[in-house]
Amino acid sequence: MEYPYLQGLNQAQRDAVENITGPSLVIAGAGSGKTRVLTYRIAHLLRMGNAPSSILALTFTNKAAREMKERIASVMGNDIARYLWMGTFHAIFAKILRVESAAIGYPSTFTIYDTADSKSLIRSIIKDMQLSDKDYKPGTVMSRISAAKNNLVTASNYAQNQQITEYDRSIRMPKIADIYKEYSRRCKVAGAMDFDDLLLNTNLLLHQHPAILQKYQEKFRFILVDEYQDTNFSQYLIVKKLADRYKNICVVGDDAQSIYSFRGARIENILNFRNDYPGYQTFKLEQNYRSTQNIVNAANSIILKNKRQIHKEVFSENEQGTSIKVLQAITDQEEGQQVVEALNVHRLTAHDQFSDYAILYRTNAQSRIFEEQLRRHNIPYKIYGGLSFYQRKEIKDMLSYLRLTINSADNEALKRIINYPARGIGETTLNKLEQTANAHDASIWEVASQPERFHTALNKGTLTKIGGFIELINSFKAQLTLSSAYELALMVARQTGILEELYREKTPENLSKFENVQELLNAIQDFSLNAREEDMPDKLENYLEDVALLTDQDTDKEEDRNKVTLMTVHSAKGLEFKNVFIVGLEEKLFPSSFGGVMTMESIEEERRLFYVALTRAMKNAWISYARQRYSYGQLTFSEPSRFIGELDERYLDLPSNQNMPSFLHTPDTFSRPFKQRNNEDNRYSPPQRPSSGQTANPQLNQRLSKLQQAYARPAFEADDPGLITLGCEVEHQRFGRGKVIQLEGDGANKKATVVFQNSVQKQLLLKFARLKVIK
DNA sequence: GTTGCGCCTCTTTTT
DNA sequence: GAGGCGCAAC
Repeated sequence: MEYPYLQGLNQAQRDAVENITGPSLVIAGAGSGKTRVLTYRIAHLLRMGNAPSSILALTFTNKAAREMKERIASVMGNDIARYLWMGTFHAIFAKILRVESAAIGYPSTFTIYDTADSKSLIRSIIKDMQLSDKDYKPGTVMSRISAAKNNLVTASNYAQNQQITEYDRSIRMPKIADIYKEYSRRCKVAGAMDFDDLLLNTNLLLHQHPAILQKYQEKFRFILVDEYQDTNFSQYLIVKKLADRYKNICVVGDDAQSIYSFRGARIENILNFRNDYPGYQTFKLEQNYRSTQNIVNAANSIILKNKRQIHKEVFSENEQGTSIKVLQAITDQEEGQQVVEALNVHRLTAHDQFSDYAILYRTNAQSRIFEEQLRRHNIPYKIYGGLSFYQRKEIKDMLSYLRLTINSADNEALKRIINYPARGIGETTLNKLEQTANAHDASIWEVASQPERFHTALNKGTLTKIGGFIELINSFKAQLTLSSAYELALMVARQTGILEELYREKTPENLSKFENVQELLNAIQDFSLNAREEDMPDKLENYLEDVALLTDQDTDKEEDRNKVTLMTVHSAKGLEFKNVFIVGLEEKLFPSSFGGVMTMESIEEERRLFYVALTRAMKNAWISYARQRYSYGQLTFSEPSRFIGELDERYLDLPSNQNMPSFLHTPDTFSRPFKQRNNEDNRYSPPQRPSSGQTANPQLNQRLSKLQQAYARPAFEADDPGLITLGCEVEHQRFGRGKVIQLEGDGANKKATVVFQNSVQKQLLLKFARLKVIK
């Protein structure tokens, strides 16, 4: 039978979509339609009568999961797509762990510690063990523990493992084993898991409880894994266990794009697939539909230098295209100028949109210079990476209140907020509480809420202050089942005084924090409204379930359209742009020499990274480098990257003065006075004095009034459920216009299925649906 | 207990 | 160059 979605696929893609049973290895070259294949394969599975809940599809980013889900929803309808188990490894297994938490001794409301929480916990353990954080750098300790977890080495195994402990001795950190043990203990007491625990504990769960393993083996008859080359050992083993019963496993990946070994990814997983799953089928997607022949050929010419890879011939039948333009600059500043000027000139002649351009760099620190230049040319840009929304202090503070309300054992959350906003509970008090807690294997909350039971030596005044804090949190807890996530979050923002604190002193910093808190509240409101519409639980507990796993890239905002994109090569993976600038092609920067020595493995990974960068481009690519660069705020000299030399010259457009005269190698400190760097723009606004009303700063006033408008924004007035009839056209606040194609249930449970113009299909609970009848 | 200043360390990438 | 941390003063 011929299905419409199979048309327009080439033979290899089609084979990969249609052969749904048994182990399949899909080697998908860059731009070869990988996502299409995955999407249609899932659609095909559904068409063959498989239940959506029997399909497990694992991705690396939330964004990839969401996009795929949306595409499946538009082929199969949302009421089917919503039951797919599709998400990141972390999100999916967090969900399963919440259901099965009792088996491994965790509450179902366990907290997920993000990197900052983990680091701060490790820091305090190092301190408590009376070790110096000069010898034991929290970051290093954390990555040792993380690496151990990703290789399924538990805290107790760690100390037993000679190879590991010997290595720790050699880097003069023999106590890491003890830190790891204490870290695990405290996480457990706090009812918290870090990112790696989500995978480690899933492994332990499946290993120690055969009945549970069997349950999920039976449930997930079809397993698909995207970006398989980036799985670490822990993820690999989960997949292997789950697939063991039916062996309907399809992994998709490209060994040439494996770029995450620093967080434990094992390229072997894809290279060894054939040994793990005998009788497997291979599908090679080799036609690149994204890029010009020139770009594909250039990319091929460089990846050829890598020894370890699966043979494939990526080709393009698109136009020949233009050569890759190489820009060379003397200074990093000049590199920024050249790139932005080239971008500007190209855009004016090609009439492309700003959003058709991306500037990709190796490290986030490189973004600054390009930002400056883009601002100077009035070119709109958006920048990814850096401090994410969820890592900002004000957001973490708000979330900590919410976390503590759900899981009061969450010590890291408590420590953040017990004295924010200031309520006179200082470090000394907190230390006493924490020490008592650790001595009794209790959480800080337990000690703080029953100080007499733990014989804390605190004076009366302090106890009153602590009591006030406990009461505040308890008042939130009392609302947990009564209020929605949004109502409760709003209550927290107001009653803790966070909003007031930020609003009182109208400095630009505070205003921006205020706006961020507001944005968080809006996001929680969105969550609550959507949940109610779709007849899902809208409580705080549900909101917090996966908020720790969200990143910035999960929010794409209206105002971010038509802007030049600035991001690291890593975060550009999976994206494509008409025109791409790859900057900072210098030895020690790209390839990066982090950690000193460049091993063959690390160079190959950097080369793959460069390959990823180049294959993001559809039409045009530029690469640039500078001979001098400020790093650490110090002038350093650099050689052009070996990767430029490795590219086949036929595909390059090299600058005419290829060999720079040697006099340019001397530092020219006069041409760029140091101070100039700071004074280049006058964005700085002086801090405002506290005042009750408007401030003297027009920019601030503008933002303030915008905020006030947002506050005054009337709620979308939804029509009475009775007015919504079969076939009528409706408008939804978020999804736009659509048509009611089905009605079911009655009274308070009446639901409408609506197909929206953007082909999203939703089933909405009319009682809460934000729908207006158009006709 | 709070605030502010100055010194210090870093800079790879992400769930 | 920038943020985090510790120390010293209020």
